Amino acid sequence: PDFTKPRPTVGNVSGVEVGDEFRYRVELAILGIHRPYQGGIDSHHNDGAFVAISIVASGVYPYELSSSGELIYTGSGGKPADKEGDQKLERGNLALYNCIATKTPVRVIHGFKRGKDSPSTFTYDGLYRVVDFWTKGQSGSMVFKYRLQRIPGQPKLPSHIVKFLR
Amino acid sequence: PDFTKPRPTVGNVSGVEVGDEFRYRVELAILGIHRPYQGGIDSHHNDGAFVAISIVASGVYPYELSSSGELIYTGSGGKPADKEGDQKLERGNLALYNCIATKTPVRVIHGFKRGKDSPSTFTYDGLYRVVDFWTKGQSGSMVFKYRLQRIPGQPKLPSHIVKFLR
DNA sequence: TAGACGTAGA
DNA sequence: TCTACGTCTA
Repeated sequence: PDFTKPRPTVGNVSGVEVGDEFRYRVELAILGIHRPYQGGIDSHHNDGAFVAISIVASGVYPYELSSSGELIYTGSGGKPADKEGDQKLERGNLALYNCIATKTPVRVIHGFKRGKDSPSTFTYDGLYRVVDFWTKGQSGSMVFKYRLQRIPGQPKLPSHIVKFLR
Repeated sequence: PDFTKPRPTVGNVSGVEVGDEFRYRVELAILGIHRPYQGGIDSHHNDGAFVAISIVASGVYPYELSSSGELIYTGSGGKPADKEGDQKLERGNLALYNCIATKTPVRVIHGFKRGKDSPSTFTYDGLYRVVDFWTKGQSGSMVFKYRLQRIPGQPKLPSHIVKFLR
C-alpha cells in the first residue's frame, strides 16, 4: 500500500473500525482517515462536487454531542474565541455544507483527553450525515454550525469515551 | 532507551555522526539531537547556566556559512521578514548568548532541499562554539546575530551538501 | 501561497 | 500560557 500519500476516501477506510484510537494526528493522516495535520475538515472533489470527507472534533471550537448520535459542529476559521472576523463559506466550511445536498457520509473523529494530564488521543466515531446548517453570532464574530446525524447500524462508541467528550 | 523524552544533551549525541541525514524534525526530536518541533534553538539549564545546546539553520531566517567553518546565525522571534518588532534577548536568544561565556558547544543542524521540488532534509553538521554576538537593524526591526566557529577535528561535511546550503 | 480543532518545551 | 527556521493539502 502507498503510505506516502493516501487517496481521499469517502466512507469507511479499509481496516479502520469504530472505536479505533490513535495518539497523533499524523496517524490519521497516514492511514487516510483524516489527512490534514491541523485542519478540522478534510475535503476533496468527489465526482464533480467539492465535499468534506472527514472532520475532527477536539474541543478547540465548541461542539455538542448527544447520546442520540446528533453532533453540532462548528465551522473553521474566524477563530471564534478571538472574534477575529466572520467565518467564510469557503474551503472546509463550503465542503461540509455541500455534504447536505450530496448526502455525502462524513467520517467523525473525536479528540479528547482521558485525564487532566493525559495526552490527547483521537477516536474514530464512524460515519455521519450532515443534515442541517445555520449561522450563529453577530456580524464580526459569525460562525457556521452544522448538525450531523450518526448513520444507524454502526457499533456504539464505548461509554467511557462518550463520558470524556467535551 | 527512553524514546519518549530524550534528555537534554550537551555535545554530541551518542550514535549520531557528522553527516547523518534526517527527513523530519520529529526525528531530530526523538533522538535528542534537537528537541523543539519548530523552534530553531534548543535550550536548557545546564549546571546552573541557561544555555543553548543545538540550533537548526534551514533558511527561514538568513544565515551565512563559510567554507572555513564560520556560521552567522540569526536569532529567533521578531520575524525579520515581516518586521514585527525587535527580537528580544530571552528564551533561545538568551540561551545562545550565554554559550559565549560558558563556552558551551552547540550542535548545528542544516535543513535544506536537494532539489527544487525535493522535500527538506536535515543534516547534522557537528559541534560549534559561539564566539561573537551583535545586533543588526534599526529599532523596530532589530535582530540578533551570532558568530559560530566549527570546532576543529571533526569530519567534514560532504561537498554536495555544502553546495546546497543557502 | 496561505491556512489549519498540532505538539512539545520553556 | 505562549512560542516555534513544521508540514501538509487545497
